[in-house]
Amino acid sequence: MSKSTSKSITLKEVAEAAGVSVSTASRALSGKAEAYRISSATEQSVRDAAKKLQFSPSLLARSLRSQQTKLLGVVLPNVANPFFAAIAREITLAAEADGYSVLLTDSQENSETEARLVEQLQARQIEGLVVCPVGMEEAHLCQLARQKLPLVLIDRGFNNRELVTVTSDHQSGARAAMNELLEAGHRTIGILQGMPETLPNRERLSGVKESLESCGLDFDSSLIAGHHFDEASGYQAALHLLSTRPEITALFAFSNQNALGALRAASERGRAIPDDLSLIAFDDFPFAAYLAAPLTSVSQDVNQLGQVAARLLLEQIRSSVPPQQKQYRIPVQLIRRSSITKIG
Amino acid sequence: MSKSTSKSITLKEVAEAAGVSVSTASRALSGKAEAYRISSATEQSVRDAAKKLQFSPSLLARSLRSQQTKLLGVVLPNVANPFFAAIAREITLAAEADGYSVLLTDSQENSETEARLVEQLQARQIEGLVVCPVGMEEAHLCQLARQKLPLVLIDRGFNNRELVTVTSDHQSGARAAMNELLEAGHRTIGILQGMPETLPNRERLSGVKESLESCGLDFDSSLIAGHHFDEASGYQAALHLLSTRPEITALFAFSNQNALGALRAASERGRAIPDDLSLIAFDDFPFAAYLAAPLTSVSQDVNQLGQVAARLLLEQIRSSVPPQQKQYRIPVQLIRRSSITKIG
DNA sequence: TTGAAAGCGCTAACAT
DNA sequence: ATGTTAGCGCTTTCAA
Repeated sequence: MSKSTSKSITLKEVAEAAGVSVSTASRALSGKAEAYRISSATEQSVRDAAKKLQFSPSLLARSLRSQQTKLLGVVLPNVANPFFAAIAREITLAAEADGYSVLLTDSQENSETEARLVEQLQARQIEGLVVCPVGMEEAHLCQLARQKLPLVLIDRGFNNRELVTVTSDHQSGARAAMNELLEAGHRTIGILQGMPETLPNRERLSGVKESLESCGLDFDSSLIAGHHFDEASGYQAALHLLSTRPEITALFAFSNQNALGALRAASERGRAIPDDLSLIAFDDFPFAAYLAAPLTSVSQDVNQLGQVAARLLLEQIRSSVPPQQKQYRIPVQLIRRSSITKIG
Repeated sequence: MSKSTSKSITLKEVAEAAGVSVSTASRALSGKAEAYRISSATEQSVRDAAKKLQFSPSLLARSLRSQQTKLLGVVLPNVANPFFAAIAREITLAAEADGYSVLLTDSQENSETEARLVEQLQARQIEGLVVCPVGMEEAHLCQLARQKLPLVLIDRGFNNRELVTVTSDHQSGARAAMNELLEAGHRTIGILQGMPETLPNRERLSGVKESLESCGLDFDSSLIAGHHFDEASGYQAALHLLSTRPEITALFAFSNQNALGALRAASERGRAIPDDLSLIAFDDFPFAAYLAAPLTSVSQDVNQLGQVAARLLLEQIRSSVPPQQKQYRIPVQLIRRSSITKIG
């Protein structure tokens, strides 16, 4: 009944077992035998000892000594959201392939939490950070960049063109969506927006405006409702719009969760989609084609988003210089299904 | 144009600024002033210096010294899968609330990758680990547990009753699903299974068998197809079943992705759901109610799954002793919608 | 009430 | 070709 609290093996023990000094052991194991002209006999005996003892070097100690943690930080507003989950995965995979590990955190869509998490990640000496910022406050992030911490903003961002940002082409996406509605004859279109202060939301709104203007229509702000990208906001906004402006013939939801809320509201109001109400949404999702009204949507290439962010971060770390180009726009794609009816 | 490579402030610098020794500084800042009877004047001057210099202690150094990393490891088969993403989130949130950070990794549904990731996490001296194991090989995980590393298995697991495992009550869930179909008069039911060797799959199969037997029906293995929990497997399995056993009147998909595949297959084969084919699935999802055939499903409480796992892990770390109870079953819930037709 | 010093496990400059 | 030593930044024993 030995309660072996198996402390882990240290380099020193390996060195002793092999009858050499720790430095020799270190060199033999980190592939520097060649460079230090260590005899292959010695090298082998160190390797054997290490294997026999199941030695696994303490990355903690190594990091402290080398000041390289091989750690990346990721701060996302909601890890459970499939959109962000996909981003987390791409970053994780790319990191792993490069010998990095990722500390994943969830800011819960809250600025103070985000700030605290970033500090904590810094205290762990991460070598790079990707964040999808919650608020409109960019100061703390700019400071990170000025401290030479490789930083990449994803999805959301700021007008500050100095921070490396990768996000979708929201404006053309929104334009395409509106054009689709306009071409089908819709003239009173309700907008279910997400968080108003975020870059994606602002740019989608610009796209909406552009599209309207190119049709000679004007932008009626009483046709916009919503405050968040979640289901509840979509539901409330749709309910509000449908009762204040019953003449609405189509809804443009700024996220698939907003669309989900719209579906609930429409069903409660007895407005069948697409017959009594057309719907289009930003963000495609797996079941979109199998809905009662197969949903026409603007699909973001979320994998691409994550991959590009990861690549930019890793390159920045490797070269210790921020990329020339700061703004990266990932194209979106309009997926036509049948949630839009022709009218007029 | 000063290119300040702002090295971060160390405790030593704070001590110097405050005119005290590092030990005093350390004590003052880690709330041990009281215990060490440090004068409040000294304490304050240390705090002031720390604040002025924006001191942030190196968690790396602290961890090395104290042998406590405040790091948790999480290994999931696919972080982008909403089911696992939700788990990741719950663990992250609970960890954060307890001062822990989480290293998130993705095994890509591959055993060797999983093993490598676990080793790497160990090298980083994580204090606890939650893994959703890929294969049927439990040896390496048992060893971790024997090395006294707090470990919690989530979703999947083994028959080994010694490893702390939290998973859904797959068997009753599957029984409920089958009963629903049987009560509606279905007698030839195709099973779209997931990865055959996983615990959830095996237990769901048991539930299916039980339900069949209690009806006096026997379990026909030619009515089972599929090899993975993803869309492709569901699609192929459904296609296969629908052509080899065209008399099938209902399909039970073992995951919502499998159900998605079934939807595609059914649509290609011209079998309308629910009129020409009934469908039920394990795992609910947000849009299930708005499908062309609102999907009846067995809903897993994934948040609960994650929360329980996190709690068990954290408690294990705190008390340095594994919980009495090893097996945790989270209840599932049958959600009736209208993808099942009465027949016969 | 405070300081000096050891040491966590590793790497690398400086000896031989 | 290998060993000695210093030190990464912190906590904590031991001394005063």
